[in-house]
Amino acid sequence: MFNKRVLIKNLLNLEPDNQKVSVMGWVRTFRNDQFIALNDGSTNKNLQVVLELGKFDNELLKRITTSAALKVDGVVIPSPGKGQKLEIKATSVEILGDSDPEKYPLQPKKHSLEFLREIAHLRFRTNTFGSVFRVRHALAFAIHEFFNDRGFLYMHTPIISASDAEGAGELFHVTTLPLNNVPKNEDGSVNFNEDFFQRSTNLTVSGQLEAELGATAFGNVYTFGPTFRAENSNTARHLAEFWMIEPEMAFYDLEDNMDLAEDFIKYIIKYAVDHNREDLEFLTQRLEEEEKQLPLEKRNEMKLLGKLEFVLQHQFERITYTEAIDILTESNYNKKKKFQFPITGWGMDLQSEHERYLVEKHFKKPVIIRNYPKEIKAFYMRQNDDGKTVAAMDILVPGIGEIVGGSQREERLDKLEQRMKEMNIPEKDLWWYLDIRRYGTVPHAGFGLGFERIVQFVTGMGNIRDVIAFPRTPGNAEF
RNA sequence: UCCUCAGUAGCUCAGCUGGUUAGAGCAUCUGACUGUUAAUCAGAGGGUCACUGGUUCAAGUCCAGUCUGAGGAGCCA
Repeated sequence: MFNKRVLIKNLLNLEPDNQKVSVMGWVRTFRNDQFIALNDGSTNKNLQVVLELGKFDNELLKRITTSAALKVDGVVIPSPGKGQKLEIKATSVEILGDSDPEKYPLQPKKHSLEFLREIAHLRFRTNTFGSVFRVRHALAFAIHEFFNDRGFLYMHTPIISASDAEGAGELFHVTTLPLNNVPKNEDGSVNFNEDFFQRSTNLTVSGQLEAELGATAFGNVYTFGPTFRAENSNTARHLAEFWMIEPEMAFYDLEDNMDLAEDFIKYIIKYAVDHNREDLEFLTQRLEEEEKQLPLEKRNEMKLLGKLEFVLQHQFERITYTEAIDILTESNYNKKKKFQFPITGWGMDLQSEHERYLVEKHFKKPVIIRNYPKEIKAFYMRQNDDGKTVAAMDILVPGIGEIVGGSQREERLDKLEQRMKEMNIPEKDLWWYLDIRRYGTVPHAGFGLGFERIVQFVTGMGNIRDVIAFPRTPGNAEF
């Protein structure tokens, strides 16, 4: 077998005892024609491979360049040097793939994240992105583990959808119609009868409505898949293609929903803290270095790992929308007119500066806001008895803002139909959604969590484009 | 989409009120050294100053437009 290699992560934990091993990886640095720092992506730590002087010919040594791929056979011995417990004394070195040093763009030094974004195909080979993507993987794994342990069914909702029922944003159209000669109806509109699906279709903006269908048969389901929004958003928190987790639970009210969401967030953070300590320590240090460039008042009071531990140890603050408005109205910030958008009172939508104030200045921890005015929320959210609010909840976290949006869903057919009429949502497109309310309707609830945002929160990366492998943003679909 | 700032070597940046041949560190190459840890030391090569147009005797520097990126805002997850 070709691949009998030992992972460097595992190898570094061995007690050195002249074990014969075979390792493969990419060269990070090569010093003094003797010392190769070899990395295989299993950890940020490099394996030191030592080549005895004079034992390897010059032509080979010249090909050991940064990022060349190597197969090394050797024995594990204690390292006489200071930086590491053990090293490999090489008996043979095989170049699997050369790397032209004149052209290879990465150096053993700090690169800007903007530059690395332009070479996203190579940035995994840096410590920062190595850590980020190992943490991303751990979080994804923990998500499935959390739901599986609780008896949730992983449901695959369609990527191509005919409904924009949620009105969650601008759509990417899916069509096979010839773009240079689109068939038209007599009134000038596009004739979708000639299109592949014989109707207008788009990439999904959410799997929620379909997940609700699953929940009313399986009880508890969740989705975890890609989602698409064609909004022209140019921010550090938005992507045109992102991954979303959407659990949907039958026999759940808003309270149950909030409990689950809080447990869920804590579970996956704890998983990463327990399983990716080394990566998180590296990212904590990285963030600290980066923040040294900032003025004092802009730095985070807590270091990354400290912040994660803090979130695990404390209950999320739970307040109603009405209480949030009161707190904002009474705040010194408001009295000194420091908000760019003034607090105009009950019924207003919260701006991100208001959410930040609540989370970062007032409570200084994650906050769940519930019972929003129905006018500023989606049609499917359950109307409360006061006639003014709906059973919605948003979870806000420091530094990111909204990370979860959820609600108890309206299970009463008459109330749902009435709300759809008020908001001009055509019933004929959603007959299947309404059917669920006709045949054994039950109280149910769910939420959506933007995966990249939780990865940002856990890794401390400031820009969402640095926590997804190949970001899709307006004007950018490279790779 | 709006506001603000930026774009100079492969990377990170300096370049003053416009003025001779545009600089540094790192990277790369050559040599020395050989238990190094982003090794060290010596030397060398490397530039359409984002692009287009304008002002001027003279533009990296000033003006206009375009493109790209960043920060903030809106929309949201």
